[in-house]
Amino acid sequence: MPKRSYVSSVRASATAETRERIIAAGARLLRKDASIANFSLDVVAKEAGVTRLTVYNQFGSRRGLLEAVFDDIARQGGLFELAEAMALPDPRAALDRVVAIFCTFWAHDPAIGGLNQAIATDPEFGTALVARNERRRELVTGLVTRITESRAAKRAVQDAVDLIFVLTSYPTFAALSPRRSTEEVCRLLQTACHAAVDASMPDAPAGRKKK
Amino acid sequence: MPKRSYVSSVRASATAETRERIIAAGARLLRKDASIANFSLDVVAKEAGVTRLTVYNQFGSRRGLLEAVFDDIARQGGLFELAEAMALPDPRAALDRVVAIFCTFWAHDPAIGGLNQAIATDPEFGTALVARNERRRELVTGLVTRITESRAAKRAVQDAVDLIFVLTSYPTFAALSPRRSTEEVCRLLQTACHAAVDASMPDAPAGRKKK
DNA sequence: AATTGGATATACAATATGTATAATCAATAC
DNA sequence: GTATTGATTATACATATTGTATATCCAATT
Repeated sequence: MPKRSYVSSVRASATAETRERIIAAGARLLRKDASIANFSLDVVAKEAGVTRLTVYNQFGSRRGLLEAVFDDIARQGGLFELAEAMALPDPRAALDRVVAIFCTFWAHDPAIGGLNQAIATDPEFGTALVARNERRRELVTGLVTRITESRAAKRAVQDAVDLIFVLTSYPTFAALSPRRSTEEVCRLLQTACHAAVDASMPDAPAGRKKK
Repeated sequence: MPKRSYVSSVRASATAETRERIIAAGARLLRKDASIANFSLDVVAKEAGVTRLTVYNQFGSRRGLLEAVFDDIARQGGLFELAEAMALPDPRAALDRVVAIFCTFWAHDPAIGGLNQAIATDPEFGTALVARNERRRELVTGLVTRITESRAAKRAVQDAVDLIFVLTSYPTFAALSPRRSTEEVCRLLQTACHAAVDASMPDAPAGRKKK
């Protein structure tokens, strides 16, 4: 416990800048070969122009750095638009919008691919990502419930929700992404999500025409 | 170069048994927590009752062991049934059959989950798995082509193929698997694949009723 | 001028993959 | 029976990585 302590000013901004430089270096490294294989704190530190010890000083551990990188990427990914999408009166239009938002999100920074792989080496980081994905599932559950109202069985709703959850996941986007623009992937997934919803309703499954 | 060499008999079967014991130990370890995180050659060797050096003797490297484990699991996974499924005269029935075969395959050994994660730490092992997955894509391409004949645009066929490829992948199965029996996942995916095919055909998209 | 706090330098521990060399020991050949 | 072969083991070493500990440097602040 220090006798006299002092705060902010030049000191705080300097450390904040260091922190951002490390996060940027980590993201750059993940973007480089889209793999977590060569992601070591040593390389990240050199890339950021600091010592490995500084990385531990700022993030505590490898996992801490990965989470910081993810949060930084997520903050710029446009997910804040989800709120207004969910506020749309037409739940089907809202679903289309949500699909589009996530397509944009997965596409906006290639480093996301490397982060998704990190689940393998660090199970606890994996659970952190799973928790964030569960929010998406809640959104989808709400929308499907609104679309089907009470015309579908619980089990059918669950099926539709899980299918749409899979269709809007990163692995699915990554599988469809090569050889397609983000917009093309988006349209493809929107159509597939419509089919998933229609399949859960016993009546009039051919209700919607494209465009 | 040995002056006099000799082959087989007790020697060959003994080494073969050692090899199988190591593979079984590796699979058991992957099955244990369904993660590649704690998969080290040291632990595998102890589990198999041999030295770590023996593992290197038999498989050359960590990757070699992983590939051997995968091949061993694949050999018992029922994929040989794909041949007769593809020989079915009705391509839609064949597609249903292929979906069912892969559902059974992904479900038959939990160690597959750990192996899929290994892509992250070892990119070259990843390319080996990708190559094996591409065979599945070829099967699907053939079936969708037969189903749509020439009534669908190339692009629409490509969309259906890629969607079905995703729907029959391990990540999709793993996402739907908790809280569902293998048969339930299978039916769900078959329905989704039907929708993907129907969406690629401009005419009469409501041709099939379930059962 | 003294102190604070972030960054650095240096060292150490633990775990992992991979390589090298000699030794063990049962199975086989002469 | 004796020598040889080949898989396995024992031991050692090199390298990379995560994580911890301690003392030091230096600019910013009191």
